[in-house]
Amino acid sequence: MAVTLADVAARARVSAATVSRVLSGNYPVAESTRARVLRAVDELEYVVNGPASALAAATSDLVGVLVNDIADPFFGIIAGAVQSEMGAPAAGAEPGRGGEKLAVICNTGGSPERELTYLTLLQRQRAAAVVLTGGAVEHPDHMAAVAAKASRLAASGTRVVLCGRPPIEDAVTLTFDNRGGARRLTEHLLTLGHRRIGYVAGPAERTTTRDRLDGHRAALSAAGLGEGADRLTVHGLYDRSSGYDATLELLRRDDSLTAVVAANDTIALGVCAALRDQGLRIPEDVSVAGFDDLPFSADAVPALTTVRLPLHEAGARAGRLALGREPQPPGGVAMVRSELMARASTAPPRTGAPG
Amino acid sequence: MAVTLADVAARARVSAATVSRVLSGNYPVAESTRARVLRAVDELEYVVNGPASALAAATSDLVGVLVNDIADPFFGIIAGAVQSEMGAPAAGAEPGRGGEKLAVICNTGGSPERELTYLTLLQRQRAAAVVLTGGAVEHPDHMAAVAAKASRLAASGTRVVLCGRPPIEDAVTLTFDNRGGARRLTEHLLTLGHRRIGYVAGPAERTTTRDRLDGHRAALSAAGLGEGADRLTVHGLYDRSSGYDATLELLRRDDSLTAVVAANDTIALGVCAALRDQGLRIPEDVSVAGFDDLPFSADAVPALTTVRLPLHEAGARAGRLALGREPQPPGGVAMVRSELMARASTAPPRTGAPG
DNA sequence: CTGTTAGCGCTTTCAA
DNA sequence: TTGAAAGCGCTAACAG
Repeated sequence: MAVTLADVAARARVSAATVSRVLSGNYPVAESTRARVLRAVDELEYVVNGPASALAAATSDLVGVLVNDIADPFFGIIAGAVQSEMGAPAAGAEPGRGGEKLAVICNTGGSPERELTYLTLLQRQRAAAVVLTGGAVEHPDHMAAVAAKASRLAASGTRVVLCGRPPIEDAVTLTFDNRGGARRLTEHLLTLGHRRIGYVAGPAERTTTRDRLDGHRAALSAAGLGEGADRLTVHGLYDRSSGYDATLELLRRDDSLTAVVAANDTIALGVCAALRDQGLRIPEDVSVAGFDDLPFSADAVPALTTVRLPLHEAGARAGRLALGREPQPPGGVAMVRSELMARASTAPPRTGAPG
Repeated sequence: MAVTLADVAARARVSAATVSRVLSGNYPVAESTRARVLRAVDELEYVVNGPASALAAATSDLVGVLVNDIADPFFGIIAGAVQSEMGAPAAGAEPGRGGEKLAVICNTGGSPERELTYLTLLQRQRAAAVVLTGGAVEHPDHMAAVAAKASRLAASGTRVVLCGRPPIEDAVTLTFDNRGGARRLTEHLLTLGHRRIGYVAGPAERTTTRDRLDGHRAALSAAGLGEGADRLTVHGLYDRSSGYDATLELLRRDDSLTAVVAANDTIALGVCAALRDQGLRIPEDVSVAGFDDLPFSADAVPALTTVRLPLHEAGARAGRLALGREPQPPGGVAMVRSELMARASTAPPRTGAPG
């Protein structure tokens, strides 16, 4: 069928072992032999058989990247960054063989089952590393299952990296400063003078959702506004239409609120749309804020106040960690800082606002 | 090291072959034996060795999806749809083994070299299928190289599916109606009364860019406005800042234009931002239109007139084609229709507009 | 229905 | 510096 190592060996008049050594380049081979082999590889258009190679060497060049929703730029940016670290094997790479890793993005759709399924699939492939991105689902059973899988992966030599979720054993973790960012964001609103602030949260069982909500509540409590914050919190998905619906619900619960904080920028877009459809101006009537600072946020009208997370940097670092090209942070955990981006969608509330 | 088939066989007191048969489920096995094997698998937490299995069976469960830019929702949506077809192996899947394919998304960043590198990587893995999405680069050398790779992949049993680019031999193709959509879009503007229409195109060497521009030009020519269209066309990348810069350039070339058509929605966002920064209102002073109808487009302010491409459906179909679960279209090529979405960002030009 | 027997194509000691 | 040989873990005839 396909061209094999043996074919190349025969043509180059050397043993298969020699061809293997030339191709993997980790063993001295005479220059002349080397050239002969390389020519044979070229002429035969030989391409290594990955499975065979992985079997014999007991390692593979696959790196798995799990994301909750690949259609969401939040994950697209992180995943792209991880992949960009896998070495676009610049010039001079051996034909048919390079040190490249194949970063494969796996879309769990936020489903715990699929997350586990993909982990098993990657374990089956003896992946070199696995990067889990985004918030984790907090069901005890699921957390235990993921932790167990991670341990087994780590035990069999697969590096496990977490990016944007709480640490677990046997994994290097990059956490996001969701709590701190959310707190600073709400403090910004409080400083502007807002007192009735609605909050559109993500799915209740996600760590990202909880952390951001915690930060928001902490700011409120510190300002003595902890009471009844529940009433002005609505949960939904991390998408635009959830933001839209939640806003309508918030307005129903309290039509005198002067600001709405969304758990992410995509939700914030829906919030803005709903507010506008209700005839409310942003930020004159109601201020709006998001989280993540996705590319479109700066372009929204008005430009969206949000919290910037350096997603690309974080993803790239996760990629390097996955390849073992960067030393592990102390304790195996590092936090990615967030930064408040105050823009036009937030302003002081109407003076003399009711309530 | 890890648990192997032989370990399971020993524990279940059967031969390795039997275990293999139970796990792959494609061969009759006595129910009692089956149960015993499954229990052993469970107790040992056995997970198939993918490479070994792929080597022996000469097939793999990898499906590669190549995208130009995974941070762009256009590709995120398509890739997610492809992946969704790969069978989230519902309930009842064998532990440690399922019929699932692992759809892996590979981000080329639009680079021809990386595209080829990924194809080689996937060939090396003996991927079951490869899906190439989005516009292709039109350099003759590169096109030949991709065609050659595709033939080789097809020859070795890898199904090749194209989604959103022109057909090549040995591949099933889903083309997008870029030309027709673009033409209808510009006709819409002409019907509204616009005569001076700027066009912000994508990178010159991409098929998507060319097709959309062709459609635009065709509409112009049919209206007798073919002359000098070049002067009102600016090329850039498929991103927001290119749209911004290009708009400034267009305004410099002709500050009396009454409409700007962007090659995609993301560019259109930049166009809107630039126009606004120049103190121009949309659509009162200048109409704006995009292409793709990404989720955010309906939410833009004003809502963006654009051309809808059923990206999710197209990706899902590409996925089914890749799995051989859907019959090939006649001739191996099918066109995905596009639909004009006329919204608030386009309106008749100011009456008595200069020029 | 189940076991035996060969490999799949590559890597890697161990010798030479 | 190169070759020979022994598997890596699994699947797929082929018997029985």
